Amino acid sequence: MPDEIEPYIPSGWVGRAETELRRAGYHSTLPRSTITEAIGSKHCAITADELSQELRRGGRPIGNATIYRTLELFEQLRLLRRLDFGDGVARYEPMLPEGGHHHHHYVCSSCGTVTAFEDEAVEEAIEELSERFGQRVEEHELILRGTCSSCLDG
Amino acid sequence: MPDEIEPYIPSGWVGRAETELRRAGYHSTLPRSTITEAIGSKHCAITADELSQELRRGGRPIGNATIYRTLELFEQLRLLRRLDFGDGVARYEPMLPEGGHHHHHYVCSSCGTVTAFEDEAVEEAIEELSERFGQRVEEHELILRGTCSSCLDG
DNA sequence: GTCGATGCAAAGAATTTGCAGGACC
DNA sequence: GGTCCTGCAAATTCTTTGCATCGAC
Repeated sequence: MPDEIEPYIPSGWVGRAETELRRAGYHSTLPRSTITEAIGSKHCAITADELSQELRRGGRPIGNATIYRTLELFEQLRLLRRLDFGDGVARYEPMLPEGGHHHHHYVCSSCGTVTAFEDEAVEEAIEELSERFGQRVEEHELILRGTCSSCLDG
Repeated sequence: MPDEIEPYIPSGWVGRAETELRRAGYHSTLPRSTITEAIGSKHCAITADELSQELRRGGRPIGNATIYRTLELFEQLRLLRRLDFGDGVARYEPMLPEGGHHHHHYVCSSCGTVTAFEDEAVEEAIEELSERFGQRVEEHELILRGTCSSCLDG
């Protein structure tokens, strides 16, 4: 059985985001730091709306436009990875530096719950394929779908 | 190098769709047949909008609501697979019966072009993972991303 | 002080839904 | 003929944009 992971806590990610932001010539502002912290404390891919609500609950609401703009900026800076599981909402999760551990997602077709996992064998196969591949491959994502255990039991 | 495929022409898919539709107790109507034919003659994943335009060009326009409803119905009947490459539009492609050949997609991060490919080694690795996996896995999708050759040259 | 960043509200795009009329079995 | 299906148009949902104001450097 593959390693079902309590997805990595990207220790250092928050700091790296701050640094990278400045290095790229952008301002380090309160909204951006707030968003960075909120994402850094999360364990799974988060949507713009979840982020917005969490910030509001935490007493530091941030305009939606800013949230979307920040998420997009961070994606461009390769600090966040954007994921789309086909339910019409974009999700974002911290991106680890080149060579860092990679994980993928299992999505329950019934309840929509997303679980992260990692698996060496598949990772190697994809890595190898990427080298054989005729065009330049920079990233890959794998999604497994099925009915999760709790939906089967329930 | 993996088999970059001129994605399968699902011969028989159109007929199967018709049959399956009836078997499941739905009416076989003109709009549904028209859509089925249009999809069956396509070689790659198609969006609702592309489908709509193609039908209009072909002189048999169909209301958007019907297109969306049909695509959703066909997905439920497992005649179509819905794909989402993260650009905010859903794509659909014919789904082959259980055990049929499987393919995946390479998406150019620059121009958005989608190429289909298949690869035995990766397929086996994923298949094997699915069995080891702690929860029931019914489907999987792999997306490779990178800058395609023409974007690199251009 | 300048220029980039924020937030509101309005615009946009993709998809869904309500409903009256039309098509299939 | 009854019921399912269609198509229009309006509604929803997620995301982007315009613009006046505010904050970081």
